[in-house]
Amino acid sequence: MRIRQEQRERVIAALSAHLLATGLAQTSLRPLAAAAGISDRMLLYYFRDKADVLGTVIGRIADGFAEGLDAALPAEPMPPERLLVAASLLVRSPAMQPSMRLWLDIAAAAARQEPPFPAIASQILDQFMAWLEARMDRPASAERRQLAALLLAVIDGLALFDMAGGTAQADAATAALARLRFD
Amino acid sequence: MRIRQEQRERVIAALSAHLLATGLAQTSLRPLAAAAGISDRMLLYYFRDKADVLGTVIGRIADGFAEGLDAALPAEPMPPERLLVAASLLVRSPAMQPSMRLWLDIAAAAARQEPPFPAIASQILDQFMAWLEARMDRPASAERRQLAALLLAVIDGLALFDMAGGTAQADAATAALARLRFD
DNA sequence: TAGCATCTGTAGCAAGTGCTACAAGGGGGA
DNA sequence: TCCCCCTTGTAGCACTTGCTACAGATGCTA
Repeated sequence: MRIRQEQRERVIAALSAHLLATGLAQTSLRPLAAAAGISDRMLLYYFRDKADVLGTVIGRIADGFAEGLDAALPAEPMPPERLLVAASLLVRSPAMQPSMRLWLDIAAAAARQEPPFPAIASQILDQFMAWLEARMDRPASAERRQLAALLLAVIDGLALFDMAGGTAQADAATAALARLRFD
Repeated sequence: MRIRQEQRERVIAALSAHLLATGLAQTSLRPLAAAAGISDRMLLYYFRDKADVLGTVIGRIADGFAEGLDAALPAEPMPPERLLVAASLLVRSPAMQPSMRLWLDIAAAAARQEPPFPAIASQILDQFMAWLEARMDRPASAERRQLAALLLAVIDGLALFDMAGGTAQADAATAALARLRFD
């Protein structure tokens, strides 16, 4: 039983890196197993089925993503205008590209109700919202939640541009952020 | 030669409806052919290959989408704040949900460089940008382009929320739009 | 050392994938 | 009437998909 758990952990780590690098496109069992350095037979020994593999690995990635966000920007309250600029810069940075691309894939999979993605998607949305709210110089309130949601919409829109080949649009939108005010 | 063209048109119409209803998830040839009421053999008689099928059909959908947008909101110049509210309302309306869901799928497919989606995605982005710019009470300029890009980012972010199960976030963000100013 | 549970490789299944070879129907022109 | 070519169905190929049966290896316990 111990070997099994250790191998499982190793596989999760290897597959996290692999999914971040390649996205959710080619996730058949055999390539996944190859990326983890084992046979597909063993992959289904460590995990119940394919959904279990993806759910576990992506859940782990989401946790790491949240930690990465926390570490990247100090949890100091700031006005929403500044927070939006800082978050956009962060999210569009090359280091974050793989995560955001995976997030887009997950959102698309959630949209088509494909288990286990709807649950994962709303978990990620909640984490992101909490991260934004914790950095806004407003008291906890419906108003703050609404502002956080709007900021997140902008951020996700920018990410979508970058992913879908609209780098020019993403740059343009980023430039327009300077003109933005909340009152 | 005439029958072939007529059938091709009929198939395009049928598949447009089918893709809008079901998204890009299950697009193997046999289900597509069944949705069009023909055999997979004939589908590949009317079209060169699978990419040709999807490219043609989605191109047609994109044209219809652009026309739908034009018809839904008169081309009158208005301040960006008002345009954003109007466009969000429009894009989140039930009638537009299938189109926006398909757009998310296309963006995700473009992100993984899967032909023919990158080309289609940037075509749709351009159409959307032009639609926004034409309705903004600013002279054609870099500033107007940047504002349009920002508006589009918000709109796409809202759509992503709705698709990914974040209806609550989408509602919250929509509420926050009232607080938004550009200067 | 024997017995047993845990682990892992080989091989394969049934279903589905994109695509194609082949031949037969059918309608128009000579 | 014959021929030709556009159109269509049948059948199938080679491959990938998720998953499993089976048997053998391995190591821990008694």
